[in-house]
Amino acid sequence: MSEVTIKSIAKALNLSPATISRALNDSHEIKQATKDRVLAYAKAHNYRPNTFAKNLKTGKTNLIGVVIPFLSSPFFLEFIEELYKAVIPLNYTLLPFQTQNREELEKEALLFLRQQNVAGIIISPAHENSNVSLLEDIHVNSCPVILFDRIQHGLRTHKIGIHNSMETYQVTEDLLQKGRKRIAFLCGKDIGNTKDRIRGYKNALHNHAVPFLDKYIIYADYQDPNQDIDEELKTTLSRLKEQDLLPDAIVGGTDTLSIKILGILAGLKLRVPEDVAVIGFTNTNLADYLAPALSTIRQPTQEMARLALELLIELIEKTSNRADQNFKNFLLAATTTYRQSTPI
Amino acid sequence: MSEVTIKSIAKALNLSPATISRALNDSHEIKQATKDRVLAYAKAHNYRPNTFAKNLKTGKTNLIGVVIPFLSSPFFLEFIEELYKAVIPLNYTLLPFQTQNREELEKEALLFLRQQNVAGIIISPAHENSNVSLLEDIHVNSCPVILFDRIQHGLRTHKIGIHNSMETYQVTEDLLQKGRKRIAFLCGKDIGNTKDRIRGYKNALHNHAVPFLDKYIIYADYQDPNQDIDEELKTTLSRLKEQDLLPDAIVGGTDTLSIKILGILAGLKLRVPEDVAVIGFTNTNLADYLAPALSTIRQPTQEMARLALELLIELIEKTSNRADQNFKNFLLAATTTYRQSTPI
DNA sequence: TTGTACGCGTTATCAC
DNA sequence: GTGATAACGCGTACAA
Repeated sequence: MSEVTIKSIAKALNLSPATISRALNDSHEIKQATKDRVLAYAKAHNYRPNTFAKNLKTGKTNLIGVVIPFLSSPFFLEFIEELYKAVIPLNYTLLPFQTQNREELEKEALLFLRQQNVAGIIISPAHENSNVSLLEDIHVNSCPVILFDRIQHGLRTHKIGIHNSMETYQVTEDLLQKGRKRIAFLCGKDIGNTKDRIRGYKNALHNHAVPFLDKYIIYADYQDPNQDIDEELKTTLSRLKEQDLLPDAIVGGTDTLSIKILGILAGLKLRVPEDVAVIGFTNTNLADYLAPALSTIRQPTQEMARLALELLIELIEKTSNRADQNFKNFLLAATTTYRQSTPI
Repeated sequence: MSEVTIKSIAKALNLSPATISRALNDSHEIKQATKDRVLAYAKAHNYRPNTFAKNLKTGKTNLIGVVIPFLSSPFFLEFIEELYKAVIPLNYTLLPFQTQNREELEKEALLFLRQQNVAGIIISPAHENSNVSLLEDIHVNSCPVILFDRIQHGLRTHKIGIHNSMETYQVTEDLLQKGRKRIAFLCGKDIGNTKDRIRGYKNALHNHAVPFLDKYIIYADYQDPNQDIDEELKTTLSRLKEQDLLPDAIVGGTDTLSIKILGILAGLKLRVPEDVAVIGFTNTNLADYLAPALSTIRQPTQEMARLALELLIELIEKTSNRADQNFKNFLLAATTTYRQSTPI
């Protein structure tokens, strides 16, 4: 890579490599004149420090690993974008990885990150108990790890998420108060967050004396590329209609599904919100451009990203033992916005 | 980072470090028995080679830098996702960076990537002549660079894109043949591709003897966060309407705008496609879920990503001089899909 | 088939 | 203030 090194500068300037190194690092024990000479030469000859040598010597990097399930989910994309912004002034560099919700891919990513000697890791794990011991090992022995979003996970560290059950409780209750009684919940396959979200939904029904129907929990495996979710959802809804059980409201439990459902309802000639009200978790900026404009529950990605980074850096700088420390759960508030897809 | 090193293994097994190194690298000059011993010990003690020492020694990495304007644009997101998939079996690792279309950020990213000693770089530059000399320097002296998407750029290397003018010519002609005469073109601020896209649009008008109107090139700076594009576009369209110049068709020149325009037209109570037909460049999977379903021109991201990677790796493995070599332009075919937003 | 010795570029610990 | 020198962990020419 670089041709001009500390050594070559030393030779050229008739100084020792040690002096060059110190000058370049602005050490106080080098006199200004020498510093100037060195810096000038370095700049003129386009000196670029060798990261590998430096890391080899110091054992430190300013890399931050980010491990998420998907980039294609609006929430994670937004989160990453916020991280990118927040990281610049702090002079850290991001190494983002996707797991596709697969523990194996997650493991590879984590091993790679450890090998890159990253300063810290921010992760939304593939599932509740994926790579727990590896993460534990990394967190205790290599570098601090922060959890976000999917915080139902065994690792003992700071966790940043939202109060899922509370959010779904709230929107379900709102729908009930608008007179909707047949509220369905649409969700992906058992991720930790889903459970909590369903719990809030059920509690709201319960507290309003509306019977819970198994059929109204609609699962769709939107990760399986072989599965045609659109068709599947269409069939499910058609069948419910035949049984005279068509929901009059749907709560979307995940980013992807929340967006899709509108198109699917349109395909079934169902009017939103007249026939079916729709609201869903999603962080898409497109909510306003959908027809009808989609009511959404948005996670505070910016806050989450900044907090994650802040906590991580605190742990990075603190050298104390991470095995036994007081870690906290941070549950931030989501923002529910009612648009045309729900009755106002 | 790692505690167990080649040295420590050597000591433990009463062998020399060199033997360990060779055994770990499966050298043919080490007998199987020794290899087995070493590998077994390494595995048992969870040996992890130090990337930095290795890189320092070999001067090589298997990192591939990817530099794009935005992650939040469906096209680039799709492209990156394809790269992620394609890169796994090849045992390379991606380092993605965003430039926000800003040359300065692009420069930082490039400098960082060079410092990381990446094996190669795939880039869609911030603009036509951004960092040309730096890229040239990197390409010639450090590692191969491949251009994609925004291929109107001075760097002499392989370039992968689509035939922009041809694609817009085609859709404009299609609209004309459906009887639309007042076709507007919606675009971001002067990126290379935009020029070509406008050219195709103009040529189609010309060949069909439809006069070109300056007013029908509608610019919107969707990158400027301070600007409310929605309001801006609304005003522009309203004004055209007042002048009795409301377009009867709009061609969207960029991902972001193509999606937004539907919501804006709805806000103006204009019917799509009856009043205004809409078609646009965009790689979003949501086209079908918009109302009406959006007609789109999709770039072949998968093909582009795979080709970019293939060409890059070819250059990486070929050690020949990259200053004077035969580089090619690859213009792949986009896929136009007509949906409800255009008359069929 | 294995060992010795050296160097990659940097920083840190001494000495002067 | 500055200079030797060693060391980080690894790969490899050369020797044995």
